[in-house]
Amino acid sequence: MFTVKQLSKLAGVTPRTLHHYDEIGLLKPSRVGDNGYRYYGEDAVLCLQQILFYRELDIPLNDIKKIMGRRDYDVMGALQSHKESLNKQAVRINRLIQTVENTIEHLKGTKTMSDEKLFEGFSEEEQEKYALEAEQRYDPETVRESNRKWKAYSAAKKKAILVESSTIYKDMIAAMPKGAKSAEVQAIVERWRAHMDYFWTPSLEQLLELAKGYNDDPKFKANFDKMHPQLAAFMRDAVKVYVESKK
Amino acid sequence: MFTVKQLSKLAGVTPRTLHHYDEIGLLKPSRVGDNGYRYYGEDAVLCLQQILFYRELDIPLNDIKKIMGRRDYDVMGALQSHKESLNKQAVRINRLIQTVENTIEHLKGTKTMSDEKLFEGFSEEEQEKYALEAEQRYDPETVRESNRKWKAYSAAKKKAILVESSTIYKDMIAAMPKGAKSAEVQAIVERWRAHMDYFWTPSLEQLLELAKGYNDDPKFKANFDKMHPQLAAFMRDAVKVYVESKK
DNA sequence: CCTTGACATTAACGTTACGTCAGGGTTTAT
DNA sequence: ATAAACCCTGACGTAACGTTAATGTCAAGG
Repeated sequence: MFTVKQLSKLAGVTPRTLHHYDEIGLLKPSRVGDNGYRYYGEDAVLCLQQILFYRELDIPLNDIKKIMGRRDYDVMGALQSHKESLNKQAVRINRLIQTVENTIEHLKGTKTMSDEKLFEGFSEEEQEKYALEAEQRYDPETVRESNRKWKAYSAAKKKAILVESSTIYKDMIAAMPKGAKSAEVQAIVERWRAHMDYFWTPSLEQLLELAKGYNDDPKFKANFDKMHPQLAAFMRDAVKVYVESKK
Repeated sequence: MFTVKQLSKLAGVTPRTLHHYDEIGLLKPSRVGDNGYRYYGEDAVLCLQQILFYRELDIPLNDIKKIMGRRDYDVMGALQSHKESLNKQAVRINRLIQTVENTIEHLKGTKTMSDEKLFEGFSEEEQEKYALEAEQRYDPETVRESNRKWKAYSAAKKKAILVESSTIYKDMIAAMPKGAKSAEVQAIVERWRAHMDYFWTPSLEQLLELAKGYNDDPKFKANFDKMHPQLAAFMRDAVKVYVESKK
């Protein structure tokens, strides 16, 4: 039997947390003394550990109560939908990061890449040529669709998109030392994936194909090499890790 | 001049939000009529738009007030540090998604470990390294003895032993919902104890030490985590119950 | 002029998961 | 016996509004 303090140390929470869990009926003490003291037994310890596990997943206490309360509760379903919400959050946060970065870039203002440099590797004509080649390398319809989408953007929007992509690659280069499997790099891959939405929405397989293409297509490769000689290869590896972790 | 409703529609917020911003001094109406009505002018509209921009980045209203309050405030710095925090969140969420997915997989039970995966964490060389570390963690003579015994087995026998252990752990995972004190789990602990005989015959105290080691030794912990994120912790608890029931 | 409906106001509680006192008993050790 | 250390039960504070509730104001039509 443990007192609040003892159990709290054991589990790494504060006594207040235990009080709270008692209050909301999430974890009742095994026994309550005549003096009103709470006493917790082995089973309570295990139960608490379960609770803390779910809590770490950002599952609200109310849901945890449901999950652990009835034994016929659909735990799988709860986890599935929770995963959905986590995914949405991930996508959202990645967008936010992009926006913040764009804003920072914008504030820097003076130090912005000149338009020429930015468009250097992506002039309209070159874009056309790329497109033709890409049609043979990838699915023609997809490429055409992607091109249509790109052309529909305003000049300002185009620039913003290019700035965004350059930011992503810059961050990727900075994160390369962490390794392709690192959480940082994987987070950047997420951003990259979200960024692709400006052109089209690739499946996981296509995402990998695309990253491979960065290495195999000499034109693309050249543009990546300008930024960092290992970037293209690193991207391919990082995306591979990403894709495998998702399926 | 706009009234609350007009401005709220214009900006896509509720009147309550404007009330709130007035309350906390984030956005005061340009003028207040004798009837107490709030009236907002052009400048207020622009200001609100700025506020909503920052708000979308998940920046707390209090910080927004600071950012917009003094014109000498370090906006860049604020954005930079905010980006850091967003990055941390992104990393964290990705970890959570991983954990949830692992948990779902294990609940499905579909995760039939292939032989490779089974041996993955227990190749001959790695075994050696574990042994060295274990010697410092546990009793050296015991570890050496256990190693001798292991090496004496034929390859087929080794594989059979590993399969058996994986069966035990799989059963254990399946029985986790029953609780560490349940008869099912305690029966599995018995099987686990018997299984240990292939290596050595631990005393009750040593059995407990071993189970604890599964949690404290990062190498071991990693292998258990592969099977189920809570398995190591659960084993420790279950063995504790077992040992206490025996003495 | 009066009614009606749309709009305005302030006040105050609800939400989440506890942190942080405050005031007052209990246990343990000296 | 007395102090340290621990226990308890309130109860307010947090962030950013949502949501009634009770009530006052304005413009338009009968």
